[in-house]
Amino acid sequence: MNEKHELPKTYDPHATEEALYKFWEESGFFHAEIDPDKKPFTIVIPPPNVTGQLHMGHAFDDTLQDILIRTKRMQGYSAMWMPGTDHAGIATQIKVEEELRKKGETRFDYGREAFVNLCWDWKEKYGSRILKQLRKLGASCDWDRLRFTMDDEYNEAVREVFVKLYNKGLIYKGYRIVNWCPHCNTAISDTEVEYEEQAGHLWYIRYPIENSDEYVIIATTRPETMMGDTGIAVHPDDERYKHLVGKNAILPLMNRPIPIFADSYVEREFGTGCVKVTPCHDPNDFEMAQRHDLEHIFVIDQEGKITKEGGKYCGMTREEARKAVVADLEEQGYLVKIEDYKHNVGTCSRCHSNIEPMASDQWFVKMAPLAGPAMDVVKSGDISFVPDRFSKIYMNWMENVHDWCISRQLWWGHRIPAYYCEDCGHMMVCKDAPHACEKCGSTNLRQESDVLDTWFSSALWPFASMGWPKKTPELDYFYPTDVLVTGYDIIFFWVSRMIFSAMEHMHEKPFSKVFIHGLIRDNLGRKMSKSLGNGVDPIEIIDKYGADALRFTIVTGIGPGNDARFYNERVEANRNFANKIWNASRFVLMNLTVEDGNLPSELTAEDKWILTCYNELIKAVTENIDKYELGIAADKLYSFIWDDFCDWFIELSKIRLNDKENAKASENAQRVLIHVLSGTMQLLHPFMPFITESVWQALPHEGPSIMVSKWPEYDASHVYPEEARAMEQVMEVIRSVRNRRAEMNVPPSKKAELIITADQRRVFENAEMIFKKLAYASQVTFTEKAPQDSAGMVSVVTSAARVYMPMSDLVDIEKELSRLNKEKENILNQISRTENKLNNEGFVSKAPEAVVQAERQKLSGYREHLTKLEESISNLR
RNA sequence: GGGAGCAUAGCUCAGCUGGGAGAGCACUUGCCUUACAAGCAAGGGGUCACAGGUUCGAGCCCUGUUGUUCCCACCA
Repeated sequence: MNEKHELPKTYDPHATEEALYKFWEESGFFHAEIDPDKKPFTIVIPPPNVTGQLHMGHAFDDTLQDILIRTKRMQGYSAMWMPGTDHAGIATQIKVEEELRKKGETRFDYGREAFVNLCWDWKEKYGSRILKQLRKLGASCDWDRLRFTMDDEYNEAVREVFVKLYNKGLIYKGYRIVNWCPHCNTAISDTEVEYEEQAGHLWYIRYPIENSDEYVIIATTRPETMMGDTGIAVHPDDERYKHLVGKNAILPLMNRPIPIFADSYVEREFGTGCVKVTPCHDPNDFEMAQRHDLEHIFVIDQEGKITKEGGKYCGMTREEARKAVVADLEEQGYLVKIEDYKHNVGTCSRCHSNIEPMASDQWFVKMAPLAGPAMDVVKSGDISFVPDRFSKIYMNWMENVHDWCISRQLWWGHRIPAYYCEDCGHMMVCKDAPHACEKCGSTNLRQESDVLDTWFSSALWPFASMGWPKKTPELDYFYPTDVLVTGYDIIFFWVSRMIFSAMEHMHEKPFSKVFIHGLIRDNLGRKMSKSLGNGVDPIEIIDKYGADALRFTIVTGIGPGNDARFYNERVEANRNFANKIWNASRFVLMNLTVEDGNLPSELTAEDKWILTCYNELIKAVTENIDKYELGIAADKLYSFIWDDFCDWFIELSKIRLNDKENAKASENAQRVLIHVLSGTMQLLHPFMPFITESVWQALPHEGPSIMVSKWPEYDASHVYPEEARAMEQVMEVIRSVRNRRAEMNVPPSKKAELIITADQRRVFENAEMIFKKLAYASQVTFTEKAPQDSAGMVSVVTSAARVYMPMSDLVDIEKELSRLNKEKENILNQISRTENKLNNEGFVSKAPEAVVQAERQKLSGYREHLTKLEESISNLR
């Protein structure tokens, strides 16, 4: 601590951040114990993909969580932030498969078991990368409790839930149209489909009527599916086609008869009012096929290629087949016309291939019975969203929710615990693999090959991560969790599923608050994405500016739930803020002779002023954080530290610190400096954990670390409204003097005498030294009345005082007069505005007393100001 | 087709339960005033999209309009 006087002039985050984190972690400060004497406060992290890297979205999300958890920890809660990673089925499997592809191999070269082992290897190799990155950010996770969604215990929870839901009839296996991704080669759920508008065509195709010269024309966007057509639908009331219902049409190219039937699903106005029906490759057609018992013909396979049912087109991709079919239709005279047509096409949220709707056997969660309780718990306010508008979005989705397709044709993930008897075909669903078929006794069993949707397991995260289905002390103490923090894009994927899962299995909400934030975009407002290459790597930002600067940037200047653009300039500004703090503390340390920051009994006007501001800050910041207004809290800290503490209080304190005659005064000033700076560092700590710890450690302190220090409390005994107001008046005079000098381009080095006339003379007399230091006064004189010869003086008028500066060489009386008159005009305007208000009976009778009172005070202030101005003007003449 | 958000200084955005608009960057002027030039001091710049309404009082609440972004939705 002896070398503190040689602290570098600029703050260098790299010199400290890593060591501080290590110190925290090794000291066990991140770990939350089950402590009956404390109240728990719990957050579970949205588990990042195990093979992922930290991106801005994580940095945003996790910074918010860390701010909340650090605050609560300091407020005396047993604050537990559960960390973990998600196995991320498709994402991880794709990465491992990509590795194999580089070697010219596929997962089939390895077989299921060996491939899954490769995934585990991958997880071991890269799984800790993102956790290290979280540490760089300063995340105070309880690492002792790290979980993974494919831990043994977690797997058990997943199987438990599956079997339970199956036995209740809430999970079923069914033959349905699902969203099939031909690239990822698996079914995906509705939430994983992203619709995008694509420019396509409407092809009008002539379908001849069997044994007739008649024909119908259908319009389709997907001619390549027509080989799978097994019917034509018209509206039952459509007079144009009524006579054709019951007859057959001949499917062009395939020369196969298909029935024409009536179904009210058909919109008469669209296209020709005739719809070709392809049951296997369109959800609506599938429904109609059910109703009318149509044949199912698969013409597109799992990789998006035409099957042998597609005749000569067999083996072509969807795109190739479309061209070929259209060409043939045209050649054979079936193509009537082509129209340009824009429509929404579903794409895979992971790989952005066009989704192929496909009928297949899949597993589903029946949603209707689960949605009810999940809506009730939000409707009742038991769970609330911040900001509130997201609860509408949630409710809207939940009201219209469809059954959830949970089976995935992957190898990496939780394998569905269903077992088929190879001999009798019987299916058993049970937590542990059965030895024999319960029906025929055969031991020739085969487990379902599909795995579960990743979100099926992460839906259990709040309780499965705490050991459920076992009754653990953790569940007992930390569950339900307090707040879930995530982006609005994850509400459907995860938040909604956690809510209904918890209601079903725990009979209790998973969390009380859902704190929703927006997305971080690039500086042009675009979403950060790999394909655009516009992503900003938070680790690079941390390396360049420090984690504190990044965190502060992320949390300020962002409206609740709104997206935000990321600018390096903003990080730079906050890096400068860190530097400001660094230098302020350097200043305090340079002058340090006392050993503690206990407030002295003797306080000066400026002490009382800063203590008043400081206590109001404590109150405001605490309340803002409580209400999740983190950006507002951060703004207040910023302006208190920079504007109040640095620009004013430190400058003011120099008077006493430099007073060689009065050691006591210097010590008192130091104590106030330490007290306020140290407490401010505590308030700022959740936002900027590293630099606040550095500063706090360097100052006199008690306890091992700021992060486990006690959160400052509002101290009414150190709030001095009167004295604070008096100080503001002094400051107003100083600002006005500086203003006048600046207008006249007087450099600070040129001192001038100040002659001050004020009603509250004592306030200003006490501030003599302050005027000398901050208003560049060579000498300060107090008078009852304006000086006789003030004509050649520069005058400055505030509501509380008149100040004269004898700087006759600089004064142009005419200019001075016109300036004062302009000021007078301003004041007169203010006065009449305020008077009007106060003369308005409605205002006086209906506005709150405090507001009226404030207005009255304003008016008397203006009037005093006016009197002084008028005196100055008459003195000039 | 349904729903939501946004429109405030040159740029990017704050503005909590209605009580005469703020920040960062940019700009102008003057300062190396021994904590900090990543700084200090002073300053310029806004019909808070538009039109109504409620209210003593509206950037904030209500209605409508325009522009814009996003989400949801099975018209081939």
